[in-house]
Amino acid sequence: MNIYDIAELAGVSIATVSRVVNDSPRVSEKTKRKVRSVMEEYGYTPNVFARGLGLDSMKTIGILCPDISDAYMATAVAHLESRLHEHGYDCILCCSGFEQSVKEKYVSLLLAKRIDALIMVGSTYAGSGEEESRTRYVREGAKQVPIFLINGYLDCENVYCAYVDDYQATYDVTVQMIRSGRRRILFLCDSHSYSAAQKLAGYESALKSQGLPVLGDLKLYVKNRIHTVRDILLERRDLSFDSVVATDDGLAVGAIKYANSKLLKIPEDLCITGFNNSSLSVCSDPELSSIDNRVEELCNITVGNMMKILHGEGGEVSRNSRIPCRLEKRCTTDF
Amino acid sequence: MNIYDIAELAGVSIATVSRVVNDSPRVSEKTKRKVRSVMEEYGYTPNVFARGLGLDSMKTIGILCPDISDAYMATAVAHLESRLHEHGYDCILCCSGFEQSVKEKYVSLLLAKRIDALIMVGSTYAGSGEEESRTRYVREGAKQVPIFLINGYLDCENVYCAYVDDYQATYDVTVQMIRSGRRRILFLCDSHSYSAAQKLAGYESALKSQGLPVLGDLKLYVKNRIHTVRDILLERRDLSFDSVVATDDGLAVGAIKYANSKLLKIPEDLCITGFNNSSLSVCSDPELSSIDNRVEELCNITVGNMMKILHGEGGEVSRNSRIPCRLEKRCTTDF
DNA sequence: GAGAAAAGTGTAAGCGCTTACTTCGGGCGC
DNA sequence: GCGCCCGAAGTAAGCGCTTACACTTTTCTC
Repeated sequence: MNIYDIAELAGVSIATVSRVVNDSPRVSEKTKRKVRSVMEEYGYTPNVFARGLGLDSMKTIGILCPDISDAYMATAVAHLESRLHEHGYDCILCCSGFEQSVKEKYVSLLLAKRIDALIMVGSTYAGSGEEESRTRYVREGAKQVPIFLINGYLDCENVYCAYVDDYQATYDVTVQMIRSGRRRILFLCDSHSYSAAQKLAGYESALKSQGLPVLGDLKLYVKNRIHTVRDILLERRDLSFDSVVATDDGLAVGAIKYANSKLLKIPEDLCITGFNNSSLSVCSDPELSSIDNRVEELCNITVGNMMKILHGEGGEVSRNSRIPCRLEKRCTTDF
Repeated sequence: MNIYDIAELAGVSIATVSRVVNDSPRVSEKTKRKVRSVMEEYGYTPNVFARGLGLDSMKTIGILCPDISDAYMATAVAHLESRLHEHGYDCILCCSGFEQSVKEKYVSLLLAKRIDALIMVGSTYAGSGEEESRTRYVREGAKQVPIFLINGYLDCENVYCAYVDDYQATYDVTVQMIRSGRRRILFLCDSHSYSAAQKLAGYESALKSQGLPVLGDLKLYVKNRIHTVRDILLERRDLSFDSVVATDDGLAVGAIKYANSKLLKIPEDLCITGFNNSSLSVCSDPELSSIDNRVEELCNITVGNMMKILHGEGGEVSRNSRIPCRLEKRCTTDF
């Protein structure tokens, strides 16, 4: 069933059918009704390939995300998908894992699909020149379609970033911990991403601003698995700390498990904050105070910017949207 | 940059370029090398639309999933995506929510995109005739492309189901609870899906098989939010129970929260099982014993079947794959 | 070394749609 | 009543690719 069949059945030309499909004003209402009823009757849907061939747009957005089973990214994808559908766009999802080469492969694959834009969730890049080669594929891709980073940063033409102010949030939380009397604050982290670096910088500035030393052994990098974190903390008898600033909820829950198994009181003996305010944070016991990462807002900003750009409407679009975020207080903090 | 440009630059015909792109054995290695180097040099990627037009397949699978931010579905989508990519297929993801009409809309949207097959994650249907009208869109869709249900069931030509034996798993767990001395087992559930019905049936059969009465007030349907579950249980003073069989981990964690806030000992005073063995189950305290839903296997079965069908290879494909599953024991059970 | 088979390459006809350009026909002014 | 104009519909030329079929080399075979 193609446009020729419909044209024949409706007694018009294929051009007219095409115009009806695209709701062109150049067709009379009467003809539209006639054609539409035939389309309805025979359940005709235009072939997207043929259409894309002509229009060179498939109203499809590529989403690249390292790990969709991660709660934070899943939430982001869910929001993005829903917003984009509202604007008539579909999503092709690719889960790349964290490996550079795989990401590169997927990006070129998505570009080959003639996507209208690309969103990269949680792909974090350092802004510095050292990362030049690792970000080349993004810069290259941006020559073909606009690229949007969610919680990532890259200074490049046609790359638009929306991210949360990790630095400030971590700074604030650390300062509050110090003011409430903590002196040995463990920085618990699982990666060396740009975002992680920002959090570390916030942590260190806070220590300095309050006249506390920055100690190397209070920065701990571990794999983000609850039991792994717990076990490592239990093993590291040498480590002494009265509070934990974690860069992710999973890490923080690991710290809670550690405290629970050592029968430490939370927050009295150990004060803990997480990051992302994910479902884990209400699941643990005690419930975790966690910095909210405002995924929904980031997604809204991203889709808003994207629509402006794709449809050429509206004025300036900022390449760089940083939004503040702060601690959602629950039971693992006393400030 | 299209196939004509490449043909010209390589000094061959477009047919040859096309054959090189498709790695046809009918082109000599020498020519292939030549053409490939040109393609490489100019960064040529074939236009998928044009390709799809000719082949009538875009090597794309539609995935319909009610809620990607649900841990179980996210894991499923992650697996599916990775398996399908291995076979050279991409995924278009649609998050439909749980509403019938939205699902229907998305299915026709996906079909219009000329997907090669459709996977519906966690779309659960009763097999009985009463559901006739609610499943019509699936039956209709199946006339166009094969449809695969993951943890769903529908007896229909061209619809392939892979699901876990909810009935048996719930039966087994309930029997074990009874054998370990529990008498008042609360069935905690959040929906009336097919899967939920199976779990209920397992629970009831187990009670009967052990000579226990099936009591209406021990079946509780609540919204799947941890705090909501906790609060409802706290309010229902009239309810007396010594154990909980929950149809989802979130519900079970709610029950744990309830027990903790009433200072009940787990599992001595209250024995609890969850379903899905999600990340929540290792996060709670005590950690939750949960029935593993074997997402990964279900995804493998589904993709395996799909490839057989799409490529017409291999013999019979069962329309109905039910796999057993069982309790992953942690700290909320004593058997 | 001629003839046939095999291998490599080219030609051209679609695939289903969009759209610039063309045609048609009826209403209007004079 | 004639010519003009304008809205409505049609014609046909792509869009970039695949592939059946045709054609030209090469490689055997005897």
